[in-house]
Amino acid sequence: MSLKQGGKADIVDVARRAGVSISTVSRSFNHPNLVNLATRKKIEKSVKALGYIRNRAAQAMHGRRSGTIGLIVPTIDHAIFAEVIQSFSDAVDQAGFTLLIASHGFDLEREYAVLRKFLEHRVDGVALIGLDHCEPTFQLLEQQSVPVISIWNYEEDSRISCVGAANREAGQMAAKHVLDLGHRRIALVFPKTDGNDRARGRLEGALAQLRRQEAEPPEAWTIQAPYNIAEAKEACGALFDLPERPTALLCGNDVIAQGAIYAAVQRGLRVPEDLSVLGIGDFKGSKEMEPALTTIHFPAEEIGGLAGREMCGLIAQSEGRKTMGQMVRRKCQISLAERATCLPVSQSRASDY
Amino acid sequence: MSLKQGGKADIVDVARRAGVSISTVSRSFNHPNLVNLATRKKIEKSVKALGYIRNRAAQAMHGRRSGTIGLIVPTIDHAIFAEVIQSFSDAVDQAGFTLLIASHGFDLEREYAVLRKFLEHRVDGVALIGLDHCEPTFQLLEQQSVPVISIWNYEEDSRISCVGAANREAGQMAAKHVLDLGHRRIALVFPKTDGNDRARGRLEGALAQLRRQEAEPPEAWTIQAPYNIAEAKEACGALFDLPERPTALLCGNDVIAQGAIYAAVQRGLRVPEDLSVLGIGDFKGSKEMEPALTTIHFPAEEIGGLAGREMCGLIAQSEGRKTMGQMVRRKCQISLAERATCLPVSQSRASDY
DNA sequence: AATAGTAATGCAAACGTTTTCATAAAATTT
DNA sequence: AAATTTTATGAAAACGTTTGCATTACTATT
Repeated sequence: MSLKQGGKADIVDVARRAGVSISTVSRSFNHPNLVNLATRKKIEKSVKALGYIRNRAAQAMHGRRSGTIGLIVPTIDHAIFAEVIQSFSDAVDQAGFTLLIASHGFDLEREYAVLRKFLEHRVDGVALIGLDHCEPTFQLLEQQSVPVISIWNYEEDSRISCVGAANREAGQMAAKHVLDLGHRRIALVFPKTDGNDRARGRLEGALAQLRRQEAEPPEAWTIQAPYNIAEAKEACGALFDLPERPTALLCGNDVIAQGAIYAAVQRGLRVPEDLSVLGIGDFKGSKEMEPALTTIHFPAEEIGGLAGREMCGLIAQSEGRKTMGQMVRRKCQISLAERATCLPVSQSRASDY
Repeated sequence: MSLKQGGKADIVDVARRAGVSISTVSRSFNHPNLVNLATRKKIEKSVKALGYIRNRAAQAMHGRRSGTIGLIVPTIDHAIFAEVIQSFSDAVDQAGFTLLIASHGFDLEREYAVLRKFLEHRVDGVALIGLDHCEPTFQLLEQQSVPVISIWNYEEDSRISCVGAANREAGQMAAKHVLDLGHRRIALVFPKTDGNDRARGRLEGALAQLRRQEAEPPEAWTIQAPYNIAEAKEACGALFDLPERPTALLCGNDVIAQGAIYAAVQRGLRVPEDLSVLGIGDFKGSKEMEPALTTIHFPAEEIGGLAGREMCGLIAQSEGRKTMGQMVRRKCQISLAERATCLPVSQSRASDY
């Protein structure tokens, strides 16, 4: 074992041991076809013997790509982001990129700070969640003209490239479904909407639809819940304890819906007989719940994977030329997943009221 | 706006514009106290005007740390890992590090490949999940003498530093609980155990305890389920359809437990009256379920955070000196979270058998 | 056999920083 | 007022690669 101590062998050591110049070693990695097979073998042997590992930091200095992509999410620890992160990661991995991840906890100032940090590392591209970002973030992105993509929300006039679904439509679709089932006493439970265009779009879409059919909920029936089962359960519990109870509950996402159902069960309310519950998102496991959750299906995996691939495309495109690459916008289809937590108001016990 | 086109300003541009040498500029970033306040102001102005962003790749070349930590997980998209990733990320973020993440899909060969990739990026440290890794992985780690930490499983004679809980104990604790409740007809549903020391430890611990009290389950009652609600539900469903049914179900983790409960509900079995179900892990949301899941509590957040801090410590320690840093081992306490899904066998309907 | 290509390699100049050493100017001590 | 210390700066040599250009040794063409 003539492994260098500390594993700090560099290309010079490899070259010396193989009896060739460093240019040849470098070439044998980057353009193997330009170097003689026999030489390549020698180099390979030398690499093995020394335990040499290439230094991408040094490569990156030559204007070459760093081979990294930065992904900034509000939080990693939520079913929905975890799924999207996973598929995004798989996609960029496949293209040979390494993923840098950071979360900002729904704080757009921190998002900016993280972006800066990523740029210091010379990421080849940046992916963000949603289209709500602060002005400095947009400016930095433009100024550095780094390939960027927004995941999860689709807007036809987005300021940056995006891959996602139309959250407004989702809200509307959800509202329409419960309205179609005959419900008029409908409550809304949504996450905070500032700095969160996904939630805001959904809420606005739902509200617009309800208004159109004159079923806008009273103030007390429009409540806010964090993205978190425990608190959602509590918030919904409080709602159920009100003297007047809705016949249907529209939830901003499936986690809230799950919390709502638990809160209902806790109070002896039956879903869907006493209360119809509709989620948005179709998280992993929503289909398996008992009763299975009726929800608006978002193709999370598809969105993440597509975003990853588009990201790589954007990077390839920006290769060499400093011209700001093309803008790309991809809309992924959502759909109603009718399952077991919604019932026509006529069939529900609540119609006795 | 005299921003350089393409945002490609470098330290030389900054120096020129500020009318100082590059050494001074560099110093004003790294040792601000060594440079005159007025000069610093000038530089700062120049930086702003040019939109300059430091290049860490170039810094890293000077033997300085890259400021990155690599985290390799089996998968991002599981409640438990998401939680641990989040808290680990927060911890290292706080210390100024940037996180590289990759998943290997429970394939230890891929884990090795990812590790190599990370080392090419000159991460300052590496974190892995669990203590099961392939030999080349261990060798590479040793040879490169890069600070490394294993998360999630604790073993007093681990080959690398670790922060986690004793999974064997967890299994034992779980088994003991159902045995204490008087159950003897106990079934086991666990994930695949190869390359997964967490699951293996739990299973072995449970089995050992059952054997000790002569309640080892028959072959048909020891089933395997992937870490995935849908399939867990299906696998457990098949178990319930067997002619002989257990009175208690020991699940390898909370997701499987949840799947099991859904499968039970689907068949009209009541939990815990007809069947006691015990999980392991205490995932987010397990407490809120109806009925609330009895499980073995793992302090995921604590483990992730502690691991992150220890990782930073290991890195600080390895600073400069090439001597392999100290090994660190931290054991986090687990505990039984008695909730609503287990009943003494005497009170269960199944005791009619 | 002379010439033109082609294949394989090496030399040296980049790349964007940090840091050591040297130096000049200013502040302090004698 | 000279000598010493301190403070602030710059020049230049690293760091570990890649790559354009030059060189040499073959191979194919006439």
